Amino acid sequence: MPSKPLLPITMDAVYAAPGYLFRRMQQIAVSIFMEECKAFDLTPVQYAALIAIHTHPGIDATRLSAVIAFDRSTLGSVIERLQAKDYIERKPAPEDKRIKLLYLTKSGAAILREIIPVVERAQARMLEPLKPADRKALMGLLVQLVDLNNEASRVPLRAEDALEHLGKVG
Amino acid sequence: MPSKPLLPITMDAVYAAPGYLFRRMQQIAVSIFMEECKAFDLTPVQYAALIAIHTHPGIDATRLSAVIAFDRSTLGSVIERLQAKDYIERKPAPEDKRIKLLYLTKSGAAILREIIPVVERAQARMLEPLKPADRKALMGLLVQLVDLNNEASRVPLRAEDALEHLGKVG
DNA sequence: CGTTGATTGACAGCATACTGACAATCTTTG
DNA sequence: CAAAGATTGTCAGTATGCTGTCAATCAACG
Repeated sequence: MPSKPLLPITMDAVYAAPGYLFRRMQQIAVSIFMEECKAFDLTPVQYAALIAIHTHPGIDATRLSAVIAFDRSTLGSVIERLQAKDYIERKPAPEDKRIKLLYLTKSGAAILREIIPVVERAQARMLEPLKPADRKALMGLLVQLVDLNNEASRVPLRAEDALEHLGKVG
Repeated sequence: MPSKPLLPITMDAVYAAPGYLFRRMQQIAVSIFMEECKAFDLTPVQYAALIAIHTHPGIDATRLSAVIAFDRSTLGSVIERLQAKDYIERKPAPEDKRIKLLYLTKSGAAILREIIPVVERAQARMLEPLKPADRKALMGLLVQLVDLNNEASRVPLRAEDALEHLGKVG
């Protein structure tokens, strides 16, 4: 007969825990992204930052962090790397000496044009093992959950902030 | 009239992309875990490692990495930190001088006993915004997707490996 | 038995993530 | 206008996560 366990926990409980599954899925997603994009020397985070700078030219680092919900400290080094690769450039803001405005370079726009279809393929691959209806269901639930948990994260998404550099709209 | 966009991409496309949602959800999950467990000085990864060492006493680092699907290199420092906190101890394997066997200390078992219910609460909080039926649906789909994508990750889960230190069963 | 190949733990290096702190700068207020 | 408060970018410190390499050791094979 099996002895009474000292602690009421099994690995199966870990494998079924939301936190564990989210971590695992994130690792898988990054792995697939990097594999598809290995010709490009761009990480998922750098890709998201490039897109956001493209759709919001002249945005500053703090607002960028709110728009893609990435940590402000981390974003500093991400920006540095993108600048080192000549995909973006930073210009001082004339009316505020603290701020540096971010712009896509020609090189950055070119790499984006090339990589976008590749990323689409990577995104599709992540969900490929599921039936189409299940893919939709999963994405729907995830969008809901991420949105409803927005304030629980250290860096909540603030998509509206993206427009502030074009003139106050609040 | 709006001009034709240079690149066919919007932030909304990013916000709806699987990879972005998985990253976001992972960040939220870690944030909730750390908030609930702030009295304990244990990270999600360290928690998972402790559980695995508890359920597989005498496991070695390489097998541990397969059992929780964490990177072998990263796990080295995780183990070091757990050892520094006196939650685990390492003993050389008599029959293989390369291997160091991992065991929970009394201290480690005690902290686990205390933190398990707190972690359960954290896990529940992650899904709380969803209706109960939706929570089940999401977890079901995620379990499927993670399992079907197992080989796509750099460190696939190999739960069976956990038993090898007790004698070959393959 | 000796060479080859595989395994283990360790390390270096890069890239997120987060915490907390800081100087420079801007805004608000008295 | 001057003082107080908020914002911006940056940095130090800690903790994953991955790639690649390495020496020590073990296993397999001739």
